Amino acid sequence: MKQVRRREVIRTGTTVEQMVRAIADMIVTGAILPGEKLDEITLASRFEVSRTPVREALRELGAMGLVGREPNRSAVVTNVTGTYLHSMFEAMAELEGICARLSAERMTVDERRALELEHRSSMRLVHAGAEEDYAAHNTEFHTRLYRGAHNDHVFEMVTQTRARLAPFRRAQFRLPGRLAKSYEEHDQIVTAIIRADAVAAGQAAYSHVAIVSDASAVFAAAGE
Amino acid sequence: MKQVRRREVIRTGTTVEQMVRAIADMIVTGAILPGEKLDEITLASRFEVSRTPVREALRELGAMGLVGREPNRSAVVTNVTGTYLHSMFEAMAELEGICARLSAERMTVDERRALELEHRSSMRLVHAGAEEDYAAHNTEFHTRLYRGAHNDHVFEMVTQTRARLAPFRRAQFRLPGRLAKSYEEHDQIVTAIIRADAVAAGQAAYSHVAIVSDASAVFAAAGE
DNA sequence: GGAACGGCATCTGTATGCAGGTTGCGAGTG
DNA sequence: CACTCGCAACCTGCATACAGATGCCGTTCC
Repeated sequence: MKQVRRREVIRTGTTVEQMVRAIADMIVTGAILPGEKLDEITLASRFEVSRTPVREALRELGAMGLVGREPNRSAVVTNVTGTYLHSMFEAMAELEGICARLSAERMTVDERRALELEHRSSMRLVHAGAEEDYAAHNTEFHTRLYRGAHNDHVFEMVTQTRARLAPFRRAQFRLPGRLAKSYEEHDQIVTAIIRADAVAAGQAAYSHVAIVSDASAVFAAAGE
Repeated sequence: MKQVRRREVIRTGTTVEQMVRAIADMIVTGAILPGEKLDEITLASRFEVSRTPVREALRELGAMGLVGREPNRSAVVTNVTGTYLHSMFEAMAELEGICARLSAERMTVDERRALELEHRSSMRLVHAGAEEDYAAHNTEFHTRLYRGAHNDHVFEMVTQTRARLAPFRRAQFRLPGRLAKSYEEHDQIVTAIIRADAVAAGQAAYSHVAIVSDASAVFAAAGE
């Protein structure tokens, strides 16, 4: 019974959580198109599990808003393109602004120092043009902002939103000159936070993400 | 097999959606206390269904953040007290501020008119001291704000946060003079939005919710 | 007497079978 | 030729059975 066709089988392990992430990725990356039906049996055979865990995964995806569900109908991929995607980028900018503003007010001395260190250490990555490494630094940098706000619920929202946007931001640092520009914008945020200038920090963070969103929107619309 | 004890049986009908709502209600009304375990078999017998739909309901509740789930452990009601509760109120104020600000910029003429009408029509409820009706109006008023922002993701976040805070705000309008004060604050928000004054609208909405949060925090700490 | 190990009870995770509903195709009729 | 009605295949929703994991408790050894 393990000798089913090995062609389309997706070997991610068999937990429901992994299936949720795998299907979510397929949706946001466009591997499954909006409006497409997600047949339970087909998914079950693809993941080499029975229908029961597939059903639970689909229900969770429904709660996340990635698929639509109606009684006695197949789950269908919701349309995450266009306006909703745009709304997520805009929301992301707002959330980043909040985090930066609150960080400017609330970060401990140690947190400010750590943020500055993290930031300064990334300069050599810019010069080296190390896109992959800079992306990792970038994640770390923003996570510090989210934590610095000292608000668990905001942290949850911003983390979740960021995760859902991840696939759309993936190739962003490939754009020429983006690394240096990103560093420059980070610098403004850090400076404002060190000065405890909440308004400036919020505005700088908002602009930073808003700019990224434009670039990514273009990228997303262009192809993928 | 239908002759199980008829004592604690909850006769809500058997769809998963109804179970989700029923369990969610029990959690937010305090019928089930935070930290309490939700045993699948017990729930199944209570609702007179098998474990399968119960599992799906629990997974959905987990996605909503109402229950915590770990592998091979019972689902437990999340504890939403203390610092996390405070962070949710603060986040709520921020989100309301965003919605009001964006509403001031983006609401159509019809939306502004409808908001104003809704608001003005509530004055008689204030005079009558009709707490229940005013609460319904209040929900409608805020929902209009959320929609007026014209940002689906923000709408989702604010709606979800509001839902999770609902039980802690329930008795809020019982406080003496709160109705009139609420109306007054709504008035400031509406006026700013009509004038398309984004900054003023945002600040008014933020303050409105922040004040409510204080009152409710006292209430939540006092008893329930 | 206390701590650690092992067995047992219990609960979760998954598979599968069955019933009800929905859809789409085809035959029959106007 | 088109429209309608009916049937059949398929798919979802739920129940039940089974396997694996966890935690508790008693026993045993130090």
